[in-house]
Amino acid sequence: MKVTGDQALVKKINKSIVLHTIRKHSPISRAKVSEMTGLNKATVSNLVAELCNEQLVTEAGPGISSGGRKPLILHFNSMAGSVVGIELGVKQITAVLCDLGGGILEEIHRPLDNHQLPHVLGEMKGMIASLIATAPNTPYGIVGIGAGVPGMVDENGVVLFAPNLGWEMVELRALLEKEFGVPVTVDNEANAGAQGELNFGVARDIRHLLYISAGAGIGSGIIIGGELYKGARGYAGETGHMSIEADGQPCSCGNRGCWELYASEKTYDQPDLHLPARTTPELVRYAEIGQEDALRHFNVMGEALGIGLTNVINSFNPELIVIGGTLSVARDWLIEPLQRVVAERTLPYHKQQLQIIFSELGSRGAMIGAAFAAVMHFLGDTRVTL
Amino acid sequence: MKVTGDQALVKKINKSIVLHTIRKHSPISRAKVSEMTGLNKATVSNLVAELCNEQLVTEAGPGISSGGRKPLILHFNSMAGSVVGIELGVKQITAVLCDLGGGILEEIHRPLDNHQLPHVLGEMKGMIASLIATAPNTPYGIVGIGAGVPGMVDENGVVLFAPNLGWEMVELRALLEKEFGVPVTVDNEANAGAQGELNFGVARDIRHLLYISAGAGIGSGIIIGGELYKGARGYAGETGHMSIEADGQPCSCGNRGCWELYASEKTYDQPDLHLPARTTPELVRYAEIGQEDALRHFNVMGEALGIGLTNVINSFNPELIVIGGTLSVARDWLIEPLQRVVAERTLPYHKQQLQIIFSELGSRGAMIGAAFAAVMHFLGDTRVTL
DNA sequence: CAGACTTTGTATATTGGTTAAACAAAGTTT
DNA sequence: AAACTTTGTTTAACCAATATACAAAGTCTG
Repeated sequence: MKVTGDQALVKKINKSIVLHTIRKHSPISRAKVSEMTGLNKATVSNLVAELCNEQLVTEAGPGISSGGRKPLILHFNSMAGSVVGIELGVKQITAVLCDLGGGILEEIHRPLDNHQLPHVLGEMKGMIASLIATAPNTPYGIVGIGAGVPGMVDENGVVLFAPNLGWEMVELRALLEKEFGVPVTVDNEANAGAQGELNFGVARDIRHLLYISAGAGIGSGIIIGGELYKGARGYAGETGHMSIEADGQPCSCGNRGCWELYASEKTYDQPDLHLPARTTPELVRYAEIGQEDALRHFNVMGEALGIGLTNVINSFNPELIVIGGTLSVARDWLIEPLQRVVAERTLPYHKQQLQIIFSELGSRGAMIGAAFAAVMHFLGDTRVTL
Repeated sequence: MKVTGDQALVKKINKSIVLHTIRKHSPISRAKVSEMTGLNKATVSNLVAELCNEQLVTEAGPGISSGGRKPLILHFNSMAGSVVGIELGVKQITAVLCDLGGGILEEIHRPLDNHQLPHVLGEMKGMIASLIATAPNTPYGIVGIGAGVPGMVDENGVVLFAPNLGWEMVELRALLEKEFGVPVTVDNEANAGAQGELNFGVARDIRHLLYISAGAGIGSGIIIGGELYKGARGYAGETGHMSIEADGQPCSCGNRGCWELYASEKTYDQPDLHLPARTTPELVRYAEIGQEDALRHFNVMGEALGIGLTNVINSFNPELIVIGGTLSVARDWLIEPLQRVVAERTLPYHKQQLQIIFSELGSRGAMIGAAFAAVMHFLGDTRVTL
């Protein structure tokens, strides 16, 4: 949105800068904040006073002197409120209660076998309610709910299309906001995962990140300039339906030879394929004991992942690629063929700085990212571009 | 860059808003600017006075009353200075002298057959110098030079890699700035084309645009949120080297089955292919008289373009795709197979709003976009995001 | 056609946030 | 013990936007 400048805006910008500086670097002194941001000491003092009043920042006594007066240590008050993050998967729902710093207070799982909207919604509401019930007593209470879903989501939190759930046009945000009366953010599961990795995972402070969520399908979350990119109608990143074989197998999406037919858990569905099991965790166990079919299949999938990744690298040119999702537990068997194919196929200049790593948050990244989106919505963020 | 807020920033923001509002909507009155921007009338008056002093805005007498005092009409002063835009192609160099409004004052072409750096640089310098010599007498004179090149460019204006020219690590910006003593912006030709279409072509005011430059290869310029997106090191958009055939022909880039092997002028190089000619303009002439080999080949290329486009649509989800470059003159024979394939293959939700059109600026888009980049560099742009 | 109303643009006093500079507080170094 | 450092606050000044009043120049209406 285009905004004009006035003093209120200036204050908003600076307050946002101070708050997020403290959030990212606490414990920190006012002097240090002033130095880092370039803001005058007096300005920082005033804004910190307001933030303390609002209980978003707390003062925690004197720190260690570095040759002069002792600094007064400031902390971001993670306990000013809490949020719920919930990830709707195809086979399960997972949810967390987080503080404002992304710290997990409570985590619950529930298997899911029925994808009917009323049932799923009932489960979600039940889980959220039980997490809210366990929430600690905080100044702001529950300040928001963030959800990650395996499908396309528009800017109003409507799930446009979730093929793996059989959903279309589900107004998830409205439904949850009505139920709980707090702001709800709904996002694609891969987008949420990207946010999770960016803020709490292996991708901290990366400017251009590509997060690949490989599981029942393949989705991707795109971070550009430190911010989540969503396409024209809010659902970019359906890279799983990028064709890597122009005349390949037909896909349910209408295209042919889609990446996720070769590099996701959908490969397990091929009936003529020799496999000792049809789920990733089981196949991992077989691979661990050296079962040949499992090893061979992971090798094939790793190569297929690499082929699709190359395409994304050549058009997106990210600094870092993080691979998450349920398939990421097979890291040890996928990474070698994957990196080999990428190294063979990418443009020489891309190889120099690109890193490909697997997620540490695993499948929890999306849930944490969803929670974080809710936190950021609460805290706000105002910035200037030149 | 992260910037703190103070009154100077406020003024900069508002002045930028006023200037660009006048630039885009002139002729316009102060009152109208105030209404459009939300800025106070007095604020607008003050800032306009400064812009008039700086000769960036001119007052052009009274306009037509709408029931009260006549407005004083303001114009953006396109003639406050001029810029040179130059596009380095594989077979030719084209350059323009533009005013600050993107109006073409002078345009020159020169064929190119020798890609040796000293020769190319000499040609470019000669063309720029001759355009500068014809520049009208303006308050600011030549305020910048913008160049579009067929290769990867980093943020310092270094041409990292231009396979079709055989260039590597050419410090084009530094070389030109040293010669002419004005700011130089260097950009990938597809990025420049995207800027051209966004500001002066068929894509005005589109937020998420994908510009495909199809010619000797395929490049793409990506506009996200109204701004040019460049990857981690400034050279995203090499979509031509996206594989659409995992085990296809090997490409000079190291990958296999690259899109541009099937959908660019590179297809003409296949020796076993029956074609009446090996350049796009000639083939177009054959197609016009119904020559079958030409028609068939354009059909095949159109389909191949559609296959690659589908991939980009599924991962980028743009609002609009503009196809430019030298291949765009074959529009009439490419568009049907292209749109057919895209319609067959894209996800249902993508079809709803996506438009695919061919450029009107044709191959001049890149040159105009390069000139525009130089203009924007001169005028500056400060904005706030919430 | 005269008075009322509209629209455009400017002048004036007020507001409010940042800032530099002085200052106070609390430490370390020599 | 005196000098220096570092941290944080107080004070006065500054300056851009703003609301308000006002001036200028038109149209509309009975």
